[in-house]
Amino acid sequence: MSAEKNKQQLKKELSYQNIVETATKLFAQNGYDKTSVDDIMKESGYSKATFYLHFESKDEFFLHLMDYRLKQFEEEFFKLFKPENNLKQTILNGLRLFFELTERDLWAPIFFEFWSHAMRNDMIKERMQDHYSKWIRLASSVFEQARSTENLPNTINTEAVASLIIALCDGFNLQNQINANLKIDVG
Amino acid sequence: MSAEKNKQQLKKELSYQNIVETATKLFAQNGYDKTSVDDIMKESGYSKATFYLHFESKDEFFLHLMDYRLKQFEEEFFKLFKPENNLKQTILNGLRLFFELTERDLWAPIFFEFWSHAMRNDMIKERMQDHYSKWIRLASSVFEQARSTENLPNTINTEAVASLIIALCDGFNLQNQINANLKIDVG
Amino acid sequence: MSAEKNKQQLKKELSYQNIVETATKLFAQNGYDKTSVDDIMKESGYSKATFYLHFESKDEFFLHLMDYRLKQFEEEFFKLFKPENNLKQTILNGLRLFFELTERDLWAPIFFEFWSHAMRNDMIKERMQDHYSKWIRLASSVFEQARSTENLPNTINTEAVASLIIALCDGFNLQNQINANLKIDVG
Amino acid sequence: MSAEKNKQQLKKELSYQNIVETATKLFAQNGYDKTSVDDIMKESGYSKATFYLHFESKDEFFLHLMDYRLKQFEEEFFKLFKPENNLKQTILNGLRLFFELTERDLWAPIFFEFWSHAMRNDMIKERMQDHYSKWIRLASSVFEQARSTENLPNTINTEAVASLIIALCDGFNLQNQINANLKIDVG
DNA sequence: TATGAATGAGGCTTCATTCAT
DNA sequence: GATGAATGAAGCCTCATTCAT
Repeated sequence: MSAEKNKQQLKKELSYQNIVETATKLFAQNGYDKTSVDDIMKESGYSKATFYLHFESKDEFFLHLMDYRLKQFEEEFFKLFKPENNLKQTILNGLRLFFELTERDLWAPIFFEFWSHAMRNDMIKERMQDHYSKWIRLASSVFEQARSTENLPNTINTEAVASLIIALCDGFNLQNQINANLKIDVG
Repeated sequence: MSAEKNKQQLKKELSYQNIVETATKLFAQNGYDKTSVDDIMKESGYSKATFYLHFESKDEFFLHLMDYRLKQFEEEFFKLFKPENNLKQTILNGLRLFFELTERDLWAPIFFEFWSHAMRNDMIKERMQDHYSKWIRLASSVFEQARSTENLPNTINTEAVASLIIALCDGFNLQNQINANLKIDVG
Repeated sequence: MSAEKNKQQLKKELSYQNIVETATKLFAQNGYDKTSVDDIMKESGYSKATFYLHFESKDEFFLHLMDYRLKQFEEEFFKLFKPENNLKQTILNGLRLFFELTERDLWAPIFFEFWSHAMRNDMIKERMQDHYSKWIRLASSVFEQARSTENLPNTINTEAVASLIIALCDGFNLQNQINANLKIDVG
Repeated sequence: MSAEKNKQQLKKELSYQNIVETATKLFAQNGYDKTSVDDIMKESGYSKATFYLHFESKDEFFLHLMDYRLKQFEEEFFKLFKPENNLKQTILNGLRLFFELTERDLWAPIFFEFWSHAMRNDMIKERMQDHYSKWIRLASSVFEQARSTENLPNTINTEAVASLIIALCDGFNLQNQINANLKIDVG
């Protein structure tokens, strides 16, 4: 009985995973609007109706996907990120890790797809604000901790600096999209 | 006869202008895919068919619009940009001007709309590459000129620095879209 | 074993009852076409597939439901209907009872739903013809019996009169659906 | 120029008429829910999109159709209805005319389709209330005028009587739908 | 030049029904 | 007996585009 249930459950989870992965890929490649539910389901090998077994609508799905991907990215980062005693080293670690993760799969295009929607949809905007708050808080805390071990001037607004570093990363990724030759040499 | 022709031409240019302005606004507000030709033409006050008098297709129109806007932005910038003897001052001037122009109208969202398409369409990607080349060349040249007057180390890759400064600006604008409180204090 | 079977049978009858009651309510509220099998089963608390354990299809189910409801209505009526020696009193009794039953539950809307389908489906039309035949026969027989006790002219077509009285009731119920203030003062 | 405009206008009116006529027929035959926009447009010989040139949605169209048909019915009735000095004659005239119009086209089924929706949609309910108010007012006024010429008891509630006569007509039409042999011999 | 009418193709969503468990 | 997963078919609606005037 429990095994049976497990089997059905597994089957559903499988289709779920499949849909999410496929959609991520297609959204990254063609954008949200140019990717139809039909496209997603044909590529996943399930019927269109199966999509609506899992999600209420295409829009609701996008929100879901965002949460899923953003959280996944954060988790992977936090799992691997190792702060060091040396501030510079910590920053370099962080940047290196960030760009590594970014290059995996099609993270950058899907991420800018999130951005694009955040500008026009308040619910999505909130999600992005939360996401950025987390990064800024992290970077900020690194600087704060470094205040005691390194000679950081007290006047430095750590949040502003964190924000700018993140801006730099995003802007770099943006340019990277149209100029793949661009290479950053972290360290 | 020539006067007549002139009149017609003027009229056509007027409707052209009108369409482009309206479309820019709507694309900025709702994005390319969520803005229909119908929307644009209803808002401009012309009939839908008039659109196809001016442009071959919606896609071709987007290319037009991009060229038009990008060129306009560049022209406004170059018209007002005043390099100074002092490098720092020149940079600050440039940044201040850039952010001023950026805040006008709905430049940032329409600009990221261009980005979004550049990632997926080679023709548009080329336009964006050209655009960025120009900015990088400009910034780069500023640094080169400064080499003689300021003590810039010869090892500095001026193109890389230019690229990073631009990345910073774009990244900042990106964050600004979801966090309007963000304020940069140039200078 | 027999007890077990009985238990199962009872269970099945229970779910059957439940489905029919729920469906009646939903059909009355929203109409047949606007009520999905899903709606019915969610509201009854059973799974969608259970529906097909009991019925072959939604259409076949509607037939079931009609028979069930029509018979139930007739039974309730005939159980309570008491013909009297006095014709007028008998008629008033009948009308009063009819309107009482009609006001219960959501009889009127579900009944007109039957009508709606009877106009377009021959099988359902037959059911309705049978139903009406019964009523007309009943009313007719009342008049016939009254011929001896009251001074009914022999020329009266009792079936036609019966038919018209029933028409009056239906028409009244119809108006009642959109004008709840309408009140008949039987007697 | 005016002629040209007229031609276009005529063309549009033609397609409009065509759609409305076809839809009336199909709604009468198969009911609103079982008639798709596709069905209507295939039968009218226009493309599906043309439907949305004229109407905002299928629902809005139904409202429109109702208004159109109800008004048409009323107009035809009032055009032909001739009140007489003799009350009985006037009533017979009215009934005869009513049943004549009712038998034309597929008035009865489409009319009960309106009813069916009126029970579940407030906007449609209002339309039907208005419609009935008109008939009751008409019949009522006939009785009022008859008070002076005929010996109508002052205690008669003319509105109630009007309402019941109309109920009778509707109920008769209802039965007529499933029993075409039913014939009323007015007069 | 300008436009209103018309459309084919496609997008999102729902639903009655089947089937493996 | 009961159910969750899955689906083919169909429904409503939108949109970029064409064409006759």
